[in-house]
Amino acid sequence: MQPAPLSDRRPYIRDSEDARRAALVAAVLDLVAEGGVEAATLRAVAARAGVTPGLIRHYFGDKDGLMRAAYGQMMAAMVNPCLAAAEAAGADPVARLRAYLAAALDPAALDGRTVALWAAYIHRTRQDAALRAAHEAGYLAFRDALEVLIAALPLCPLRPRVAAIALNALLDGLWLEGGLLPQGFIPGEVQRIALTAAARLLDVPELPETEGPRS
Amino acid sequence: MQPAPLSDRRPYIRDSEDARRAALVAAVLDLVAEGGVEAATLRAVAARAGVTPGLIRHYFGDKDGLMRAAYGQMMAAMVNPCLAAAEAAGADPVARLRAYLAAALDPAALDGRTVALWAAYIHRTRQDAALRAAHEAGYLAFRDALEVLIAALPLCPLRPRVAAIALNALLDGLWLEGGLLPQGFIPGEVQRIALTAAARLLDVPELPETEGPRS
DNA sequence: CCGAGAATTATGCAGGTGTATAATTGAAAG
DNA sequence: CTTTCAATTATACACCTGCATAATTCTCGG
Repeated sequence: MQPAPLSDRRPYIRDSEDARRAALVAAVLDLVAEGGVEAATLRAVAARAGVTPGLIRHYFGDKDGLMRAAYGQMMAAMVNPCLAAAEAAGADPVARLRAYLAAALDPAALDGRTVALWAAYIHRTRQDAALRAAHEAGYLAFRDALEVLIAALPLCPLRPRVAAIALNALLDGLWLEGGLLPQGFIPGEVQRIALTAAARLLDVPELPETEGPRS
Repeated sequence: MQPAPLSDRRPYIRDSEDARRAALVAAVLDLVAEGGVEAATLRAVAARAGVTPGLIRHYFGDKDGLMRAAYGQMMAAMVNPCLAAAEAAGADPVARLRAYLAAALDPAALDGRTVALWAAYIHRTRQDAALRAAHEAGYLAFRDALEVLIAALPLCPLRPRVAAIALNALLDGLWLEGGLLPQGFIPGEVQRIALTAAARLLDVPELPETEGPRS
């Protein structure tokens, strides 16, 4: 009889496929945000998800599969809250637009990690057709929603498409700057600037008004 | 006497330090634009520069040294043309601002390679102190120049700092969208949108006017 | 023509990467 | 309590990475 090495193999508990996929995707996004794509090695991802690298192959086939899944989740996490905020703001077009803008520049979404995460994927977006499709879909969904909100305004000095492109660009830029130079702005300043600028762009002076007393 | 292997060593010609450094930096930027930071390995960079990897160590010490040098050159290439364009536009404040905006969104600077190159560095910018300093310097130089141009306008409905931040964000966003979704715009549309939006933001209706006949 | 020194190349190394495949184990079903 | 099969781990491999050091070769001054 062999000495029975008592199995120094790591013990484990089984989990549902969904939970494992979610844990692995979350690990990827964490690592990419912290250390760029180069930090998201299969071994590092597996370790952070509390798993061994073989599981990644089991669930995603290959590293590209994992990265694609992670990208999809990232885009959804960036776009959906804005759509939901507008929906929750009621029927008044101005209030809806205000909620959308505020959600897009929400301080929680405005940290450098998110920007870094997004930037880390840009290159892959340009080469991998599946990623590019996901990117354009999420992107245009955001811009089209903006265009709908703008078209609902009582009067609009610019063609809705032009206004949507410009306002979307403004949001992107502010999101970038706010995330990359957090100490360059006082809290809430980015949102305030967005509303002020949008008010001038669209000729809607009441846009920046909040319910609180004005300072 | 040994068989004298006739030296299968690669022949080479000496070159100036400046030329070698420039060639290596250019190789880095090319590779990063094409394949992200992960593509800029020492061996790949050396090969593209027509040199062997040892030279990189010789001139830059370390890979980080090389990456820093490349980043500095990239920032300069992005910011300087705009400053020069404004300078070349004469004394009229509106003309100067118009030239600055047009240069920032020049079709040549608006290709996806540049955007990818810039994005690829974002993560490093957040961790490497030297890179972050270079980033902030270039970035604020751009924005401060914009603020000066805006302050020189006859009237300004927004505080110059706010206007500069907003307009800078607009430029960043348009540059991004134009570079990333080139087929989403007709040629020149991005520049036109920038001028139109800036005109509304700053209340300078004559900004979009060009010297040609209006369509 | 020739020596000297720096510019350049070649080689080796320790470690990390993605992937494939085989071995094991957990837990549900009988 | 077994049996069974998928979920999970372990191991091996070929390749690539950045770095260090030693060996060459180009070029310039005498």
